[in-house]
Amino acid sequence: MGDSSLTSRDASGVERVLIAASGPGFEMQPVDAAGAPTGPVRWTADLAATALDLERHDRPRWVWWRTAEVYPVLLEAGVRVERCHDLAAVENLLRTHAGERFTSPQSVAHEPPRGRSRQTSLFDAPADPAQNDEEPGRPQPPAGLAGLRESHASQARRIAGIRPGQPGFPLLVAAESAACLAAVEMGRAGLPWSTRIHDRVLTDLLGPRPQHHGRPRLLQALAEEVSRLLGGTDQQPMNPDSPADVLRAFRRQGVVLETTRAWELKQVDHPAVTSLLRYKELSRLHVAHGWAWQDQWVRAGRFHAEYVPGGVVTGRWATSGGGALQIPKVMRGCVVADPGWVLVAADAGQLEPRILAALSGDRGMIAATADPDLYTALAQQALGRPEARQEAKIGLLAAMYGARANSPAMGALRRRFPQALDLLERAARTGENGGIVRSVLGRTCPPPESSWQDVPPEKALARSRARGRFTRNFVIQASAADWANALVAGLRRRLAAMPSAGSGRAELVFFQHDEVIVHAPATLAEAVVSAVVESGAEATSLVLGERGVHIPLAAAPIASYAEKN
DNA sequence: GCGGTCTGCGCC
DNA sequence: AAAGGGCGCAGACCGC
Repeated sequence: MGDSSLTSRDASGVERVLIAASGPGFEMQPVDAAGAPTGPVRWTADLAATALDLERHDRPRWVWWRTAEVYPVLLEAGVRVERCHDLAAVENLLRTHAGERFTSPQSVAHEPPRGRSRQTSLFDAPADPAQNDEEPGRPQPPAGLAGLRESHASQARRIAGIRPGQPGFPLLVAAESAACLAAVEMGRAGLPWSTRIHDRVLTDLLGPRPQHHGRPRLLQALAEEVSRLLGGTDQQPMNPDSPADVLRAFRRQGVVLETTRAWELKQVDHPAVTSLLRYKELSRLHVAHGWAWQDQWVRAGRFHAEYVPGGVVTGRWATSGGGALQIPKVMRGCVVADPGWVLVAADAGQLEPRILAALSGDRGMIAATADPDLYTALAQQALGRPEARQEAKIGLLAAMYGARANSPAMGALRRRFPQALDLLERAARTGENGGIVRSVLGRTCPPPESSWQDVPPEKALARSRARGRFTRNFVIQASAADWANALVAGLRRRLAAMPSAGSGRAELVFFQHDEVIVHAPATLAEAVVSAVVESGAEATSLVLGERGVHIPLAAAPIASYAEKN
C-alpha cells in the first residue's frame, strides 16, 4: 500500500481517510475535506500495517467514529497517528451548537452490553437499531463505510455553515479530535505512580493496611474518639460516616446543625469537632485513594485512568474510574519520575481571569495580564493596594461563579474593569432569560429544559438565577477548555516530533483542566520545557487571537509532583 | 439484594 | 466570611 492511490491531498495539503470495520478487516477510502471521495474503497485485513504505511508516507487525517474505540488497537500495534477527525465528538459539538441537549460521550469502560445487537467488531453499526438501548439523543454510529462517508460529508457541510459566524469552529473540531488522541495515549501510558510512597503515606496517616475490610487502626481510633465525644457507647457507637447519626448526636449535645459539612462544623464550639473533621479528611483519603484504589488502578508503577475529552458540558475533560482529576494534594508525592527521567509539570496560572480579559477585550484587564500574578495587578489597579490581592481574587472569582455576595472589591473591579464584568453580567442575563451562550471557539451550552420555568413563581426565580450562574461561568470555563485542548494538541505534536532519547520518548502523562505533566528522559528535559511553553503561546495565539493577553505557563523539570508549587 | 438519589468532599 | 460554576466517587439511605 505504498502507492498514494488511497489518499489525495486537499487544498490544505492534508488528506483524509475514512475507516470502517468490514467483516474480518477494514474498509478505507480517501476523501477530501468536503467529504467527497477522491479514490476507490480499499479493503485491508491488517489495519495496523496499512495504517503504519499511510502514517509514514501521507500522514492523513483519519476519519473514524470514535477514537476511544479504534485508536487503542492501533497503539497496541505500535502505530501512533498524527491527526484524526472524531465523528462522534464532532457530532456532539455540532448538535449542541444547533441547540440540542448535551450528551456526555460515553466511556468505553462503561459501554452498556448490547445483547443480541452487540457489535461484532469495531465500527460496525448495531445490527438492529431498535434493539439499541443507548440513551436517546446520543449520536449513534453510522452503518458501514457508506454511513461514515455520509456522516463526514454532513459534518463538513454543517461546519462550513457555522464558520462565517464562528470562525473558530474548525479549530474547535481539530482540537477536540486531537484531545481524543491524546486522551487514549495518556490512558495507555499512565501516570508514574510509586506504590511504595503511596503505601508509606497511607500507613503514616491511617495506620497499617488492614488485613481485610474495615478501617485502618488510626482511622478506627479517630472514629471511636468521635463516637465517645458525642455520646456513643461501645454497644451503640455513633457512625461518623452517617450524616444523620452525626446530626442526632450533636443535637443530643445541644448543638443544632443544618448539615455536617466541614465549613458548618468549623463554626461549632464542641470538643468533638476537631476529631470529626480530621476523621472526615482521613476517611476520604482511605476510601477514595487508599489501598483499594491502588489495587484497582495502579499497574506496574503506572496509574491508568480513562480520560474522556468533552465529557463535561463545558468541554472540560472527564475521567471514568480512578478519579484522575481529583488526586488529593497530599498524594502528589506518589507521582515520581522513573530513574533517569523527569516530570515536566506545567500549569497555566490564573487561566480563567486571563480568558475573561481576552473575551471581553477589556483594555485594563488585558494590560494586567502582563503581570505573572494577575490578582496582585488587579488589586493594585482596582483597589490601589497590591496587598488587597486576596480581596481582588475572591471578588473576581465570585463574579465568574455568580456568587450573590457583592463585596466592595467586586464593586471596585466593576468600576475599573467595566467591560470584563459586563461580559459576565450579560452572559448571566442571557441564561436567566433562557438563552444560550458559546465559548470563544463556538462550543455551546445546552438550552434550558423546555419546561424549566413551569414551576411555582418562587422556584422559577431560583431556577432562572441558577441558569444565569451556569451561563455566566460557561463562557469562561468553556473558553478555558478550548484553550487547554489547543495546548494539549500542540504539545502532543511537539513531543511526537522530538527524537527518542535512548531510553524512550517524552510522553504526556497527565492533564487536568489547566495543567500538564510530561514524563521524559532527563536528557530531554529542557526541550520538553520549551515545547510546553511554545504550545501555550501557540494556544493563546490560535484560540484568543493577537489581543495582547498573556497566559504564562510555568514549566519546570522535577522528580516528584510534590515539588510543584 | 438491587438500583437510584442524596450527601459530602476531593480536584479545577 | 460565606456557601457561587464544573465534575467523580463512595457510603449512606431509601424504596422496591
